[in-house]
Amino acid sequence: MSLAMNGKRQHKEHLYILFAQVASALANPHRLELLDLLVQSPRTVDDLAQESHMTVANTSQHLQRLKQANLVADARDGLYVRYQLADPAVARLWLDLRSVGEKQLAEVERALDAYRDHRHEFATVAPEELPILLQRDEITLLDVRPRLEYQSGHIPGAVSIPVDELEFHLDEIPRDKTVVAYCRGPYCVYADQALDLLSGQGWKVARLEEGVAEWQQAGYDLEK
Amino acid sequence: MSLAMNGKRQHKEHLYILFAQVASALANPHRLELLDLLVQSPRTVDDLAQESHMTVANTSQHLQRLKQANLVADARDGLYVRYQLADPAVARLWLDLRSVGEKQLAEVERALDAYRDHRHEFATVAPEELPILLQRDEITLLDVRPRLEYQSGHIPGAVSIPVDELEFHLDEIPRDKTVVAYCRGPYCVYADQALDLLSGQGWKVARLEEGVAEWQQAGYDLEK
DNA sequence: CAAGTATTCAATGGATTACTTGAATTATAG
DNA sequence: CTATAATTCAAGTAATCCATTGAATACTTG
Repeated sequence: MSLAMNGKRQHKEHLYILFAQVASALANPHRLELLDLLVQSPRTVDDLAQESHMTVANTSQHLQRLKQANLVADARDGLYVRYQLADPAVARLWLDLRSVGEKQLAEVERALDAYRDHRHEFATVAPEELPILLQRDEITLLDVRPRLEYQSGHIPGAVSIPVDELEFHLDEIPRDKTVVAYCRGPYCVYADQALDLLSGQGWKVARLEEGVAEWQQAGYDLEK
Repeated sequence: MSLAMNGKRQHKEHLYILFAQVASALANPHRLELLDLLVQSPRTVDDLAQESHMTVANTSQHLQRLKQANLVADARDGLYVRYQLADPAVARLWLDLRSVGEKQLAEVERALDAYRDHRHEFATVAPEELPILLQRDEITLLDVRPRLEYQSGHIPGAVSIPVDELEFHLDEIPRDKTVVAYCRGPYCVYADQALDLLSGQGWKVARLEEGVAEWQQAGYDLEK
């Protein structure tokens, strides 16, 4: 009996070790940034290296580490290797980690406030209000992420104008409706930049609370 | 503009660093075991040390580490200090980590199979079947965890008989109904031990899939 | 207040692991 | 065969982490 229990105990310990390895793959800021990008859409190593300001070699090695923990998967696409989340559960895990961190670290709260200063200038719209507003045709819903991310999945009814092209496409935006902008998530500044520009030009503007990943996680569908 | 962006970028990096710290608090098998125990019920340092087979000093230090990441909280209770999860979101995080690990590491699957050998001897009951079976009075639902954990929250309708007292309380169990046993979760062996004993004595038995934490996470209530 | 118990602290030693970079290598498309 | 993308390798530095120990602190009970 005690032998059997020891056997069980060893298996149990083995499992904890494996789960700890997954956690330790998450325990690096660069890798979390990579994951955060991959939640938005699959990307090549080169893309990821640029967006995260790392060398390609370094990016590649961090990706290997994530792959080893089965958090991401890779697929060759011509000259490029395209990385993506290995499973939707990974997105959930990342959102949970973030929400635990946000909720509980007072330190984060302060950092977040500093980071969000800008945001509080704008009114916000809750996800559950969106369908109603769209149906009544009272707003223009604007996805200001890079077009690649829009294509890989966006909120139904949204129009894609990446933030850096926005100033050249102002004439496409109805002047009589409020513009509701969104981007990746709570730490994404694209929407704030866009709303800055638009409100300076006289539009009524608001920001969608949260972003695409949270929208999806809340059980709403994305459009492709 | 580029200055502003740098500022933003720094804040963003700071956040990733903080989240990585939470992850690294999770990146140790002993701490995960402690968390797993705390998901069941609050416990004293001494309890935790015994159950995880560590020295008290070592246990205490791991708990400090978890506390620093705001994953657990402590409260003095007479002579003892009682630790508990800092927030229900922590339970969710742990379950997600586990499910990502299980789903994705082939290695875990194998370890799990070895660990579960025993279990496959018994029929299982899915959580959603439970209410019906209980209402029809077709089963006896048995919580075989230590009484402390039962008291801190159990599935409605369950009877508490800790596994090590079971042999002395056989006469309390109706012989004409199937016994459905459950314990902490998928890695807990108490239920298997109990069913071993009972089926040897002629009872019809089955095991509840999963355990208390998963039950609660699935949105069902616990009784106190 | 004194004794006893529970918990934490501080310091050690040692091992281990982690991260980054630049150069060499592999893989693919044209 | 050449150019580009990605991975691997080697190397070095840094950093972290962990278990143990013995002592100190905090608390409760009598």
